[in-house]
Amino acid sequence: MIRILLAEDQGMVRDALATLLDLEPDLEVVAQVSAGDQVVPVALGANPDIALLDIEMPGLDGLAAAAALRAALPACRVLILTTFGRPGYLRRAMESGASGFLVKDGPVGQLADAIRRVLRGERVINPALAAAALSAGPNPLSARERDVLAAAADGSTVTDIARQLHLSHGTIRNYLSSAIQKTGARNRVEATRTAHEHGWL
Amino acid sequence: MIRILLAEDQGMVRDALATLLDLEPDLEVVAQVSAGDQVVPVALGANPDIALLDIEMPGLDGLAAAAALRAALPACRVLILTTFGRPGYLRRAMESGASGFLVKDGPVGQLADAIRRVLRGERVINPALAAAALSAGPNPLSARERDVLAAAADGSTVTDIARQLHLSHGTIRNYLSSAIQKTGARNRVEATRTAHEHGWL
DNA sequence: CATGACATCTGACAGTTGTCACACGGAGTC
DNA sequence: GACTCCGTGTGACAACTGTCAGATGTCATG
Repeated sequence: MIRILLAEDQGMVRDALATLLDLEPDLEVVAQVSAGDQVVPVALGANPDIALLDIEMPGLDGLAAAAALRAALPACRVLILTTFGRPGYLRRAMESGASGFLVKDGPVGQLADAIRRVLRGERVINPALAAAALSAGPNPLSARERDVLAAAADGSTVTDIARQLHLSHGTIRNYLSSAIQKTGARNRVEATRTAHEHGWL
Repeated sequence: MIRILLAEDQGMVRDALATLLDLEPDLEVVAQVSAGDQVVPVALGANPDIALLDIEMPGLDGLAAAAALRAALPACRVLILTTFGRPGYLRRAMESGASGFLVKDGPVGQLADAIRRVLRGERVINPALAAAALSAGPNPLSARERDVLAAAADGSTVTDIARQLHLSHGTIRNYLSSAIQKTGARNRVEATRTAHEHGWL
């Protein structure tokens, strides 16, 4: 019996996936959580063989939760399940120690299949996505540029961001400027968009 | 037998919901689509009793698809199914002739229940959401302000938007300015955010 | 130890954005 | 008919933004 922890914030989707996985004779959903920061505490109690983690979750995102889970429970495999097949997501997932990366696109059977393959020790990755992630190259943004761009995403002004990160006004403008150029954008809004699309944030 | 059309862009979610609904003895998913603009053509062939429409879909969004479906097939009820319980969405859903509005939050049983109730002629709406929609008041943005704000959302400059909408530079700035003030924001990015959060776009 | 990448800062310049006052015509309302 | 709201436009001003050249310091790598 494969013991599964399922982390997904949309209740109806979580419920539906759990029900269908439970219908499989060799699979058993032993825990369900709706936020990233519940993953580790619940996993410590339920001791699953594999954790299915959505990336877009409140609290901690699925990638950060994956890293925390690998540290806390190394025996538990991680399968990332996401709406968006962004190359940067895949890269970060692998760096966080995930064993598989599945886009919520195909049929449900694909999911059960991926779980079994991961438990046999295989790595499950969409080949097209892997190629895209490799050909896209690494994240061009420096750590600070990411911070600043992320802080700018909600419409904050330069002065807001400067206060928030304890940096000078001019420094923020410089980071934004270089982030804009590295993303090939014309302004911070476009830069934020393309960075998100590539999974660089 | 209740005949259902299911429109949802995430393949795995669509597949899971369809499978679970088909397990109910009185429900039957007769058609599945993954984009808003397929709803009407497929419905004309499948002749469903009710259409379950996700809002966030490529092509035509679920709300626009609902209006089109009501016009093309008045006998078919519409149940809107969405991730986001935004007051403006609910308002627009009702204006588009939907019979119900369900947030993808509760268990799957809620969905089957809602379908049966809609088919009995009831209107299914989350009471808390309905209260929020009523107390929030109507959309404060004029049609043109919405157009301009939507065009600005992707990082377009004033000049871009002016070309795109065939308006003068100054007019765009005026609309943006009033949209910013009506939303209580400090710039177009914040304005876009709050407008989205309220479902005004 | 020289080189380069990164983090941090300043000051200056040009361009964009947000605001305001004002104008005109059309549609709807009291 | 006066009033108001909407759509459209202009011109001006202040604030914000994006770019550039330069400066300093740290750290890793060859």
